[in-house]
Amino acid sequence: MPRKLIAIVGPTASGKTGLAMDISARTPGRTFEAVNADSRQVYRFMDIGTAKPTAEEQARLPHHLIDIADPDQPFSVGAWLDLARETLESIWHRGQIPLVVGGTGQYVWALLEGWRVPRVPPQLELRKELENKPPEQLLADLKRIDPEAHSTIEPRNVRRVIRALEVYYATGKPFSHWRLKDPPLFDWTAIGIRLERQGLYQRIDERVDAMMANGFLEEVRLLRERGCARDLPSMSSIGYGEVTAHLVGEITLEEAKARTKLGSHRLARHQNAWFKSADDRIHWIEPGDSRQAVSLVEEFLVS
RNA sequence: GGCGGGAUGGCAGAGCGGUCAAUUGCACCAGGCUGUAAACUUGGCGCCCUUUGGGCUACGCAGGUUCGAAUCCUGCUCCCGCCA
Repeated sequence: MPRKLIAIVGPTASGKTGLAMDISARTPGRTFEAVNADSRQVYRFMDIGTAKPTAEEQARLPHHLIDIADPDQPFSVGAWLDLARETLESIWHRGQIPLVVGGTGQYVWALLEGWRVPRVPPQLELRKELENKPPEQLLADLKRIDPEAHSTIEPRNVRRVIRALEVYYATGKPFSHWRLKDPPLFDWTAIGIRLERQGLYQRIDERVDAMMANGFLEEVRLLRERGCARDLPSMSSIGYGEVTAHLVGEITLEEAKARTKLGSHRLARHQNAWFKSADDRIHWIEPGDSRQAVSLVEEFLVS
């Protein structure tokens, strides 16, 4: 059996988890395991706000790469890639079919396109030092060291300029050197859920209301009790920052809800951008159209 | 009823005689992205014309002053505070 993988992509609240469940339940003679490709569902204790698959869903369909990091630990594409590749191997080894499910375009494409990522973990000391330098100097340094990266990275995007320098200092090779892809050693197909914008926004809004009604505030309160600071990347996730602002009395609950909805709209548009640029490599289906998805999967598996 | 403050583009909110189609933030639209990615970042955002350019309509309503008004004056409508 060749190594095959099915990716399920789409914006937040489009129903990716539900679709994975349906595919798993309605494709006879095949056994699936899900691999999470969502940059926030990797964190423990962040369940409601990230719309993590429920325990019941996870019992029916095994989900990997969920709850693999603490919210105050650094996490990244590279870490995810390593774990994802490992997990895929073990799934294939068991003779099952992986469903890579998630809305983080960078993760999905890094895997499917085989991005070669520099293994340079964040170096906080160095970053702090560089952040204190004038941006013009950082740009000048980058131009000297790596003219190609200099011309690709937007000058005002200091964060990426610093990362490029960090990678160079750590590896001795320019950042642009890493902009390569190694074709992956597996076959894949991608199924995307597409919704028109108004409908999508409505689903998002309903889901935010449901989260708020189902213990999201308590979830954030507990994270804060665990000592999760507001400026952690995990706590910058949509909803978490807004609810924190409400819990400390900066804004009303209504305001927090409204901002969470708007933030999620923005997220959904941004996610769409990742998948739109690869439009021709994705089989688009309507939300809830599991029949179409199942036949795509069956076709792919026999090909 | 008296006194004061205010009405600006989808919203908030600057501007207070010319350089204002109008700062800025949000929202919205379109992009970038190779170890923070739900991050970070770029452009657009009254209408029309092919333009670094031009035209038109705009700052509650109606008039007025002025070469020229979102900005000054008068009246009207509505809002909001304080005193009755």
